[in-house]
Amino acid sequence: MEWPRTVDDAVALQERLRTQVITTSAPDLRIDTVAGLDVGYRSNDTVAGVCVVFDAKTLVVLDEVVVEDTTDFPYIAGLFAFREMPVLLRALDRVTVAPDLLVADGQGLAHPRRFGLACHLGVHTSIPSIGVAKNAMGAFEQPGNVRGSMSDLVMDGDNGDEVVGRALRTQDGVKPVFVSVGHKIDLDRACAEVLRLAPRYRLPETTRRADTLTRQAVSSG
DNA sequence: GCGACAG
DNA sequence: ATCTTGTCGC
Repeated sequence: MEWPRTVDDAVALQERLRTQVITTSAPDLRIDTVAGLDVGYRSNDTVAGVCVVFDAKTLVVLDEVVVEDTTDFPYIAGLFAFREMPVLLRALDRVTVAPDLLVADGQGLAHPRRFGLACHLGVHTSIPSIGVAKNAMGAFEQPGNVRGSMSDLVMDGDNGDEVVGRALRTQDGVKPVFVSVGHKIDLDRACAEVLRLAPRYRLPETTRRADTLTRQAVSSG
């Protein structure tokens, strides 16, 4: 289908694609490489998209791509993907190492229509994906204070409360991050991967590196 | 009408 | 997202 340009079309596309999300991991799912994706803004419509691929085990950077672009879709909570997807896909296309998992800077299923940026990326590429957000979209109780503690992230759904993700403490005493499934992976595995990607800081290395490259791109020529 | 609201 | 230095604390 065509890339939507209106709010109504964007919402309709999410409603249609949400049925394709897979929330389980393939029995043979192996994650050796992980990509971090992020977008930075130079102005309201000039953006830089980044895709960084890490070795999942050693956290060594295997490849990095930065692309600049323009965007016409405004920022609207819930329609975030329509603003950032185009650049991110361009960056992802140019990476030379195939990622086994995509880590998006935002929500996956923890979304009003259960189809956030991470779901868009996963369904579009068929690559397992997860969303790691700095802020929650949903309610949660404070997880335990030690690294690895987690609690359910819930949102109001058709049949009452739905567990849409998890508040995960990646370091002792820091604010939790909000993990939700994007596509082709289960929530437990998603959280385990985030912990593996965040051995030292609150945010996963994928997010940190992508963010650094992103603002480096928008601030310098 | 008022507050919420990923980046 | 972005505006942005030093500073308090482990």
